[in-house]
Amino acid sequence: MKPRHEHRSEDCRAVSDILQRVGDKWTVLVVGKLGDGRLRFNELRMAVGGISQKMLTTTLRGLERDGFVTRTVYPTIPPRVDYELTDLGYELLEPVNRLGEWARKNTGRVNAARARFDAGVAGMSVRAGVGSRE
Amino acid sequence: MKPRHEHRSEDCRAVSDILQRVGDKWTVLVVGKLGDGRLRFNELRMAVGGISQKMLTTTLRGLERDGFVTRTVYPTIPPRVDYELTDLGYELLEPVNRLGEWARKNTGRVNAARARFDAGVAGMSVRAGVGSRE
DNA sequence: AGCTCTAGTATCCGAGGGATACCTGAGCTA
DNA sequence: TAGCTCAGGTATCCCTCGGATACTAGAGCT
Repeated sequence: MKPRHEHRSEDCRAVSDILQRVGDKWTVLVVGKLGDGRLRFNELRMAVGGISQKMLTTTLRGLERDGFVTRTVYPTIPPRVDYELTDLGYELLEPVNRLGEWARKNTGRVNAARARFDAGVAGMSVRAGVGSRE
Repeated sequence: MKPRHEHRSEDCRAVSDILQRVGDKWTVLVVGKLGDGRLRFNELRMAVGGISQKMLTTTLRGLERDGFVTRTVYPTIPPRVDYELTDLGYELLEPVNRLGEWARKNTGRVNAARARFDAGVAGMSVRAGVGSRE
């Protein structure tokens, strides 16, 4: 049962670091949308849906900083800015999509577990009597 | 402009949902540690390092709720509580570890991109002249 | 003159993350 | 017998960060 792979702390930190970048509320959505091709700021905003300008800007700046997207400014009036995934961005998209597949397959199980837990199973796995937590 | 893979919004939401669960500051670290086998509360606390009791409790409750870990209480004095990944937890571990491998391989590239960005390359990718933002 | 269009920045507010202090209850210690 | 320790929490406070709203620039159109 036990997947034998190294678990040095630094690795976990790296993973955690990346996942904090990737795992916030909007990044995945944004990267996902950009996975279909370059988009302008407001196109992206519409595509993602429900994201505020500020958060989209913040998210995109972060992704740009980390080398996941390129930002191309056309200094026209009104301005036009295109965002597109870099190679690094596309490479990231792959493991992320894998996690995505997992998520799609297992949301049911997770939701079931949640329902079970919320129904009051919490703390039932006590070893020797004293079944209640209060 | 057509998606190479399906990108229905609901899917992205599901992915985002899971990633918000998995992608917060501590969850990956905790799941990663538990991937090596069951641990007691404070063992886990030490193993992860830098996490407060409250956050570890919160994180573990969330994971328990979603069916990723089991919580086993031995009502001794002082109390003893073991945490262990469920099957679902181990299954989650796999795509997460894949992302982890990606992270390990590419932190260098990400850091390089960050350094480049922080050195002031931001906004350099303007298309037609007007190279500075200022 | 003033409205529009785009991609932002500036500002404010409430929620949530994190540190700290406190609790239980048996056993060891002084 | 007073009090410290252990383990796993909960209760509390504070401060950061996410998110909504309002404002900006600058050319063109009416």
